[in-house]
Amino acid sequence: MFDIKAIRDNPAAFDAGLARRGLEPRSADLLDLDARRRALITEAQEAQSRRNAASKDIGRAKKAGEDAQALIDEVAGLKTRLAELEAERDRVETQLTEALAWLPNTPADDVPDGADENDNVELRRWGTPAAFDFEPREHFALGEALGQMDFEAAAALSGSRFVVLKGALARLERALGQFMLDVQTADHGYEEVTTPVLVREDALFGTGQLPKFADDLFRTTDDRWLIPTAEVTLTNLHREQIVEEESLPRRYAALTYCFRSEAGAAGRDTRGMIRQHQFNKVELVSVTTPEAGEAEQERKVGCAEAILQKLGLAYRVVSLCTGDLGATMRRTYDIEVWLAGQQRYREISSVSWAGDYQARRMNLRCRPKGERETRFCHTLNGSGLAVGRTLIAVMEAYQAADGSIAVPEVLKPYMGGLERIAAS
RNA sequence: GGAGCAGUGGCCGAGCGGUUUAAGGCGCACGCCUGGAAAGCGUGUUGGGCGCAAGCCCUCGCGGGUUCGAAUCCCGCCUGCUCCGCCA
Repeated sequence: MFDIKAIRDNPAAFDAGLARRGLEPRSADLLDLDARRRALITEAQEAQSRRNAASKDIGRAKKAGEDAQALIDEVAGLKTRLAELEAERDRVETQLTEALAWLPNTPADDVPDGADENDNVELRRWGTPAAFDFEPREHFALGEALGQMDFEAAAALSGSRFVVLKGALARLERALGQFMLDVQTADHGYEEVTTPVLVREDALFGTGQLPKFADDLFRTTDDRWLIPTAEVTLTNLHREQIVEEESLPRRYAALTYCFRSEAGAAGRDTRGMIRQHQFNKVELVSVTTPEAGEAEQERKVGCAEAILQKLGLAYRVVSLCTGDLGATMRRTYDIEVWLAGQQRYREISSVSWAGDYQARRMNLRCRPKGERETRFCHTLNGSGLAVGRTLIAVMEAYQAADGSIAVPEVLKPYMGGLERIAAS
């Protein structure tokens, strides 16, 4: 959400930001609405002021036993006028806030220009993709051969884009979630949180999934929504609050189910569990002062990378170009893990800096100790990591020629000491 | 699901149609007092918006309504609590 005052101060910069998203300039229209809105407010306030004074005089006159009819008539006239002014103001204000609510965030200056994911810029690589003296298989082939990954059973229960895991593979998924949460809380200072996964519309508006991306979400019959990521619940923890800047940054981690309709992804990644309607993810959210926002993104991407390093999985970090950047974000770093079965890097984490865009939408402010002025916080989020995709990466990287899968060293304590997952 | 009660400032709590520009208390900040502190005294203490400014407007859970005038009366919603029923 944009601040109309900021647009007023620098309309050219605002339009330039839209242009980087491939959008037409909007400042002229918005500022016109803004000017009309303010004129209506000023006039209405003058009428209110007069009405308040007259009403007090009426009270005094009646108490003194005098005739107040002339004043009562005046207030009646003001009331009619006020109703008109307020109706018109509401109309203009609604138009303005609706327009602002749909606009995407301004990309940071260093975000590369580009049309789509092919224009993303690689920042660094870590690790070397494992070499195999046999043809590495994809995770679904491995999982089905092990008898521990069942897409048919899931389809019978729920349809496509679901999976049933069993035995050691189910435990491996659980192990990954526990491991990630332990690292983020113990090593990186995130506070563990469990949240609802069903939320009201307001929460989704706050983080920016609504109104624009309703099609990507599941909605319940009682008008709640399933979260597509715990970014929604963790970031909204402080909605409508003023937090002391001393208490910032606040860092939260949650392991939750995430639900996505994948409406626009028909035909993509249809095999296996790369793209599911339901998956587990450890989400990392930070709330910071405006000054600390950008540096927090660098820190957070490191927190996500740490998981892959401990698991010994090769990855690269890319900066999303303007065409691939999510609407609510100023800058996003994707971490792409090497998938041995696909022989390519695939997204496993997305770490973003939203600036004050989400904070404005949810009215989340902070205040320096002892000062009166408030300002909007910065919010950040990142996966640390997507559990399902990490399971895939582990399976494919740690597979043996016989189809068994070695358990990575750091996960053994979580697997009851199991060394290797073999057919059950 | 049924029945009832309640939401007031950072917190507690009064007010239930007109000097309420929300009493009183606690907490907090500053000042006086003191060798220093406590106590005491005094002052301040929600958050927004409009305006070049002076200043004004809104804000008693949220949104409507009644009235010349609403924290106060009416309706809807949200939240919390109590009892009953059901349930992991």
